[in-house]
Amino acid sequence: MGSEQKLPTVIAQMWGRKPVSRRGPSPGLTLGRITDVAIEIADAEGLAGVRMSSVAARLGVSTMSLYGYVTSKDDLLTAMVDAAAPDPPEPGTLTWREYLALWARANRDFLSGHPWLLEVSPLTPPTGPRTLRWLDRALTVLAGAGLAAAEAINITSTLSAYAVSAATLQSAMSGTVDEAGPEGLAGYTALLTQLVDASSYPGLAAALESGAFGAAPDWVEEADFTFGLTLLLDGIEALIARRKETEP
Amino acid sequence: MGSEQKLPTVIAQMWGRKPVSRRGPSPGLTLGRITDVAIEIADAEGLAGVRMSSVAARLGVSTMSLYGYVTSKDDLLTAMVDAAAPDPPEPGTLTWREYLALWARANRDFLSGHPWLLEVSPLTPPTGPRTLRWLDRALTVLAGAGLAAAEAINITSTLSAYAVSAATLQSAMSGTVDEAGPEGLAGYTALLTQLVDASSYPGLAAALESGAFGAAPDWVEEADFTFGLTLLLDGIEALIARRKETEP
DNA sequence: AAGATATAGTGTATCTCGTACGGAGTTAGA
DNA sequence: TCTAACTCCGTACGAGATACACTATATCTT
Repeated sequence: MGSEQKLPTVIAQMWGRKPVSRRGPSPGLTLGRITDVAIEIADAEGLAGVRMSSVAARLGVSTMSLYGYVTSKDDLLTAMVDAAAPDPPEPGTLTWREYLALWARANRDFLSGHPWLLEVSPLTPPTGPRTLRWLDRALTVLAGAGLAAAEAINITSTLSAYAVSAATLQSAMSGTVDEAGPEGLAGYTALLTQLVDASSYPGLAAALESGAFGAAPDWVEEADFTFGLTLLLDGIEALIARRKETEP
Repeated sequence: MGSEQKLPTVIAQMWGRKPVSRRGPSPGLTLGRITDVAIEIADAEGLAGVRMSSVAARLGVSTMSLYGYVTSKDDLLTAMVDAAAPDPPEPGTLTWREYLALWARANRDFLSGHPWLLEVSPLTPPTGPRTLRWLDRALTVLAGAGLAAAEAINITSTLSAYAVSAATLQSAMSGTVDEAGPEGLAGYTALLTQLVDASSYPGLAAALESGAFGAAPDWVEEADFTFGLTLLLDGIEALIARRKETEP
């Protein structure tokens, strides 16, 4: 078949497809070690802390030696995203609905645990072994529920978008009080209160007045997440019912 | 009530709240002119083309004079995002469902029209007059349908995430054949075919085999969008029905 | 063994950008 | 007229990514 395309370098590396050569000194590092360290830095200092130099320093090598493992910093980021993804939950004996709920929640949770992921194009199609496993699990479960592959793909990406949206909100609203103040939910509410007048923004003004933007402790956020998720799953359930009807 | 917080500079500027002073020469530029030019550049060359120097050059001023209007490049980006948003569709006599469908589609369309928006934290809460108008319209319509403000907010952010997700997919999949090839849907499919084996990724392998990733002309993408949107709207409809039931 | 050759790691040099700083010209109010 | 507030600009600095050339090393070939 010979349809072997040359894989982009990072991708080959993420999948452990290095053209293992025997000549010369053996590599002192692994892409895995590099991404691990980079992830540690990103978790601790944010994405801005991840510099080729800082990563190299923590590994005890020179900056330039990293370029033996990645072709650019972008490559490193791509590899980090995949490496940061945990294993997806196991379907076990769960129903499709239970599993997808679990999947979406776990998805959001690991995004929340690594907020910098949200800054690295969080919605682009997955290409690494770990992120693809997430996709695979969801597709498998949905196929088992009787949906066509195209439908399953669509649903998965919608759920994933929902998880990203929730994680982003969460991260934006829990804003650490860094600089000039108006970060976080309280600051946001104050901001809107100042800017929004009822004649131009009737809907917003009403929402502000009703306190819907009010302080949201963790459990409320959790309730919000469940609320939207239920909406989505209801829609999916309706679709599955329709499909079952058509061809039982 | 004197609770006047000092607004962050960009935000004040976006809302036209400059402490108009009379001394000195009058400004030769406007934040609006600056963002317009910056948006032109971003549309033409991508976000990377937007440099303080390139923007200034196109305006015929020195790089540093921009700092009289924005306090940093980040500020400029924030202002660009708001300026790039068109007016949201008018509710007119549409039902809530028709309107939200229109809203989501229009949302996705303007993101697709300015792909660089997807690189600038597309899911953070809106702070500009234009993006807030989008939020306002959706809230108004949902309130009219009988939902509580908190519910409406949640729904809006989910719909918005869906639009972002669709735009991102579209932009990733229509990948201009730039560099080393494997961009776009065809490339992505080829990539997966090479990487995915049926034992580790059964769901993906099946989807690939069924051709669900196959070439998707525009109309198919449109159908996909409608498909997922229907899912969401169905969920919302069920919720509204429940609410109506409870307190008619 | 003795090359020959491919590879890993490093130091230095660039290049691109954002932005701090200080100065010069400008206009309205005192 | 003097001065304060302000706009705009030129220059300088510094951060950070990466190209390049070089050295050291380990394996393969003869």
